[in-house]
Order: sequence, then structure tokens, then C-alpha cells
Amino acid sequence: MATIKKNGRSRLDRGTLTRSSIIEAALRIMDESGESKLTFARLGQQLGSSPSAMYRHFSNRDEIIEALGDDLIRISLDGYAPSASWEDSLWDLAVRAWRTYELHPAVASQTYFRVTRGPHELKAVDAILQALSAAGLSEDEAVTHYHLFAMTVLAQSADHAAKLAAMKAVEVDPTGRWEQVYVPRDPHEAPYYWAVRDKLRSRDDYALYRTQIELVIESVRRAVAREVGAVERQES
Amino acid sequence: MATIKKNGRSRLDRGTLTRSSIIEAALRIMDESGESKLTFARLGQQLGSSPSAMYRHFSNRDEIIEALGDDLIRISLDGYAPSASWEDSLWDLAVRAWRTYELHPAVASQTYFRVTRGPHELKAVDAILQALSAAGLSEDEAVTHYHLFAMTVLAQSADHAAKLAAMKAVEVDPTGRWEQVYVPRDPHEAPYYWAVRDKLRSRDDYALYRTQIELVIESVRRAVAREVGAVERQES
DNA sequence: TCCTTAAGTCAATAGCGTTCACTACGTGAC
DNA sequence: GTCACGTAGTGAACGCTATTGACTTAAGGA
Repeated sequence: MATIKKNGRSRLDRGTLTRSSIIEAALRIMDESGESKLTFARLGQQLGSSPSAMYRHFSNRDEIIEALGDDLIRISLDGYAPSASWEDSLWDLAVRAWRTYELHPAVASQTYFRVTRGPHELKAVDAILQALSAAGLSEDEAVTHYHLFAMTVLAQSADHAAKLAAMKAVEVDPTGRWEQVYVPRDPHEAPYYWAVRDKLRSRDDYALYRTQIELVIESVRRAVAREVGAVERQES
Repeated sequence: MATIKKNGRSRLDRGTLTRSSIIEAALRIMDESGESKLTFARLGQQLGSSPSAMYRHFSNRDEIIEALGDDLIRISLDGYAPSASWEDSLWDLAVRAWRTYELHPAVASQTYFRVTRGPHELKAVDAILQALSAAGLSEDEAVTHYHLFAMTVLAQSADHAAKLAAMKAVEVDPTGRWEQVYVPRDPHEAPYYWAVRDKLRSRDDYALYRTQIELVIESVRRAVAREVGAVERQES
């Protein structure tokens, strides 16, 4: 891999570094150490190259993060195929996003709100629209519910990912701050809180996520019923 | 304010800097220039002090951001009082969060996922629980729907804020990247997308937000009805 | 075979958060 | 009144960061 040059210094062969090998290393670094640890120096270490070699493949750090965002969509959709039932398709897409974001929380929290304009983003949009079309929605309702579904999936999965990333970041710095959560000083200050303070602690983000997806799908069902009803009224 | 010392150099009077004056300056900087521009040097400029003077009031940069988070909740709840209708109360809280996050997108996108453990966070939790209690929910259902409501409000408002913050950051750097959004190469590559590509562009995040809040409130109504029904069945 | 292109390297720069020893002001004890 | 102490504000470091430009040299076409 590395060639020894005349002057005694080693240097990577031409073509050793590629966009995808850099993204792969960047993903590994982010997963293991968090967003702030993704530096050019670390990338250089991981790849056995000079830090500034990255600039031959990406014009700046932000472009690397953007590429990571599209890669996350690629990972998420890997092997996806529409189900017979449109509801199953939406569930599949929703769960895939959650799982992927959970596996790569640092990347997820840094990229979810970006429009990557990469090839995989388009596939994801198309997959959602296909499911909504299969449900029987008109184009207008499909667009509305596409936004509703995508917004719910991305925002909630990213919210969960951001918390995971923040917790991981604190874990390394062992101050134990995340245990003191929700400890008020005086009962009368927040009586409603006080009454349920023990129950508040246990929180299953994934169960809440599923509830929200169910609400969105229920909304799709109602929209389909409305449109079917409208057509029937028109025909009678 | 600044005293001239014997040696000819000026120095701020003792007590000029406070946590709240620093937070105020930090909020202004973030609003005007975005998250990455909040530096100790800039804070020093704004306040006419040495950059390192901040360390007498905050132990590091992260603690400043955390304090900004609690301040955002304070701003959001300023003047809030429960309405006669629990639905109005929830709507009020939801709209307040959205508006505040929209006014301070850089701060919002950096703080929404944190637990500030500040005094105002507790008030917000209590206000939501109060509304759900007024709706007639049991403690268990109130806790569940508290999480559902809070997760929806925070994640969606923050998602919107993150986009605003990202757009602002790009605005300064005028590459015009945000106009190329959603432009595919080949119709057959993403046929469902292609069919509605024009309709996809116009997107009203706030309208979608209101739809989601409506879905959550509808879910509360159904839970209330379920519980009323359960009690009546038990009595008969 | 030579010559152009571009991938990888290295050194330099400016800006960042953070630390530390230092200075001098305001306060409480006497 | 005055004296000592605690502490707010200072300024000079430190090590790390992204980014740039000049360089070397491998690869590939003419």
C-alpha cells in the first residue's frame, strides 16, 4: 500500500484514497468517538495518509458531513422493497430510519436536516410516495402526507439520535450529570409534575415513535376514506 | 463602567459581568451570526471585557449553551397562563415553542435535546401536565401523552429551527445551494417523485406542525373518551 | 520517451477553547 | 479607619483545529 520513496519517507500509492474509503473511515470515527472527534488529523491517522490529502476528494469538512448524510440514507434503504400492503411499506421505512439513526447517532444528528441532493435521498422520497400512491391518495394528498410522514420520521428519529449522541459525549466525561434529571426543589412549585415525578422517568422513545407513526398512518387512512367518499357522492 | 488604571490600561469594574448579561450577549450573537460565531473572543468584544473573563461565570462554552437553552424556555413561557379549555392551553404552549424556536433558530437547534435542569424547564413540564390533567386523563395516560406532546413539539420545532439556522449559515456564504433542491436526473429513476415534483417544492412547515399537534390532541381526546367509557362500564 | 495531470505531502497560518499567574477592587473583621 | 482576604477581570501562554499553497512524484496519454 505505502511505497517507500528515495528520500526514505513513505507515501501512499496513488488512488489509495477515494471518496468512499474516506466516508467509511469518517463513519467509523463518528460512531466510536462522536462528531467533534471527526478531524482531518484523525482521518489521516485512520487512513495512513496526510490530513490534507482529504482536500483532494472533499473541498472542506462540511462536504464530508454532507456525504455522510447521503451514506446514511443509503444504509437505511439497503435491501428495501415495497410490501404488498402500503401500511407495511411505511412501517418498514419508518423502522429502517429509526434503526439506522440509532446505530449512527452522531452522524444522524448532524445530517438529518440537510438536503443532501445525493442519489439515495431521491430514492427515499420516491419510496414514500410509492407507498402513499398504493394507499390510493390523490397527488395533492400524497404530497401533503409525504411531508407529514417524512417530517415525523426524520424529526423523531433525529431527536432520539441527538439524545444518544449527547449521552455518549457525556459518558466519556464522567460527571454523572444525566442522573440528576428532573429533580425539583419544592413540591408546590410544580404540583402536577410532583404528582407524577416517578412515572415521568421511565420513557420509551421507540414506543412513542410508533405511536406517532400510527397517528400519521391513521391520518392517511382517513384521507383515503374521504377521497373514496367524495368520489362515491359524485357518482350517485 | 470601565475604570482607567494607574498603568494606563482600562479594566471593567467589578460586577459588570453577570451570568445574565453574558447570556444576553450570547443570545444576540447567536441570533445574528449563528452558532459557530459564538466565541469567547466575540463575547469579550460585545461586553468590552477580556475573553477569558467569561470563565469566572461559566466553566466552559458548553455551560453557556446550556444556560441559553433554559433561557429559551423562559422566553417561550413568558406571560403564559392556562386557558379555560385544556385544548387551548396545549395549542398555546405548542405555538409558543414554535414561535420562540423560529426567532432563535441557532440556539434552538443547539439546545432542544438537552435537559437543562433549569428552573424554567420544570415550569414547562408542569404546564403541559396541568393541561392534560384538566382534560381528565389519568396519571398514567397523562404521562404518556405528556411525552407524546413534548416530543412532537420539541422535535418538530427544532427541525424547523435547524433548517432555518442552516439556511442562514449558507446565506452568508452565497453559493446558492438551496435552490437546486430536488432536481433528479432521469424520470424513470424515481417515477413517483417525478409525477409530483412541482407540488413537492412548496412546503409549509407550520401547517404540517399544526396538523401534527392536532393529531396529538385528537389522541388525547380518544384517551379521555376511553377512560370515561371504562368508568361507565364499571359503574353499570 | 516525454510531458501533463493530479494525488499525496509538508509547512505555515489564523482562530479556537482553555489554563494560569497576575492585579487590584470591594468587603468584612477588627 | 485600615488591613487582609476573596475574587472578578486580565493577558500571555498552550495545544488543537480547518484550511491553504508550494512541493514532489506516480500514472497515463501522445
